[in-house]
Amino acid sequence: MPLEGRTKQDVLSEFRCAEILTAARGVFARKGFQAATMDDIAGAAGVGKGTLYLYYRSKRDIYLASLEHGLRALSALTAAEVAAAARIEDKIRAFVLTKVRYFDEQRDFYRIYHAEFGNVVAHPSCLPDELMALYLQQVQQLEQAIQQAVDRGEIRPVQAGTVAFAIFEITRGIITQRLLDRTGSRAEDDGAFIVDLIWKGIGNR
Amino acid sequence: MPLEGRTKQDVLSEFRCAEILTAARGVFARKGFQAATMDDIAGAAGVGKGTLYLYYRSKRDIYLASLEHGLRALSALTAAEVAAAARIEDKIRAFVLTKVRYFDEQRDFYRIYHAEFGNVVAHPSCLPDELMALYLQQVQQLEQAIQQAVDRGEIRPVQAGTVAFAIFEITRGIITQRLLDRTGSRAEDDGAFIVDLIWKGIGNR
DNA sequence: TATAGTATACTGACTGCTCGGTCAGGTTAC
DNA sequence: GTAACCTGACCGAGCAGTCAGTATACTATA
Repeated sequence: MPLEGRTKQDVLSEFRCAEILTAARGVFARKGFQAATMDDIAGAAGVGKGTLYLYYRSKRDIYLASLEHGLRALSALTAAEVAAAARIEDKIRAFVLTKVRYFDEQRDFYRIYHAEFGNVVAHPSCLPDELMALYLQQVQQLEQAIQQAVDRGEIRPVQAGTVAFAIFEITRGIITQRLLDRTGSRAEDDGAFIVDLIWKGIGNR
Repeated sequence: MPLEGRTKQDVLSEFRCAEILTAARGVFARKGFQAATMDDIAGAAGVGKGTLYLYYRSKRDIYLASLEHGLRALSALTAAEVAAAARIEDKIRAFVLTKVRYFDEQRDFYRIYHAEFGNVVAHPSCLPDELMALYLQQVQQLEQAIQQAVDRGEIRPVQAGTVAFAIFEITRGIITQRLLDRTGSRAEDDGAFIVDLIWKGIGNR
């Protein structure tokens, strides 16, 4: 049956794609985009170098695919958690904790994510607009929530953008510290610290 | 007179070194370490490629030299300003404002600094211990000052390390935003925002 | 002051190597 | 038998670093 045969191939193909992507993520995390070679990735994936080009057009393609994969998952997760929280304080807590927890699980991805977006300023690295938008969306959602809270008088009249940015940055700092740290504090504690700090800074009382 | 001749050469040599370093800083800032080529640097400095190797041993050498140059200046300036402030609130303000102002002036350096140290986690880039220590020293000094303030009861009993790190990170965030931003807010205002936020979070009242 | 001699500074064509991407040919599954 | 899948030797571009040769500055001597 042609349809069934087609599907079988598709499944196999998707499996290979994912296999390569996982291997690539590890290599990119360890070495960075430049230093990672296609031979490295092929070796890690357990396939020949030529095979990579059956599934992806270029090294950059694989890199972007692994970046996008993680970013979409993170973005969707964060958006859902934030939306589910009612009060602004809980939204902030959800934002911070979701991110801290996600990166706790996805350390390879964090290294790629951080290397790429930590450097947006440094050398604006011609990312597809779509990815860049996905990245910026994270702060924007938070900003909107904060602005809303200001409008409703739930918190002091702060610059929503700046506060959102500050939360975003401290969160990254905490995650970075967790990756470096061997003591292994709990994600909840680190998250609580930020929320506490920010809340004292912007809360109404 | 041999001594006079020697000195003359030294001066000339130092001048060339500085000339190359300035050119290299611009190129590294624009393209990043990997993408910058020795031909680029030679072109920017207005000398032949071979000349670069009369003053520096390798591309990496030039890169490290430009990094160290800026980092030493920043570190010395910050340490002096923080030491000059008496109360912890003023120390924090000095820390933040000195950095914001410094990077406002040294945007090329910021791009190199940020690309390198923003990624310490990403791929621990075999920097000389000396440079790494100089970088970490910045947070440590602040941490000590905060710990002291806690011990004296000037502020709430917070985790000095975590707070220092948070201040460090938000400061970087603000600087990043300033570089991206076209509206040109005043360094003082951006600095005041952070200090205000942090102070509400850790202050005694 | 002119000239020859020498040391120092500089240059850019060249070399060797790395690595992204290709493709002719092999392998596997049915 | 054949179609889909896979491979890795190979190609060519790009670039760090070299070095034989040139230019410049300085010194010694007449």
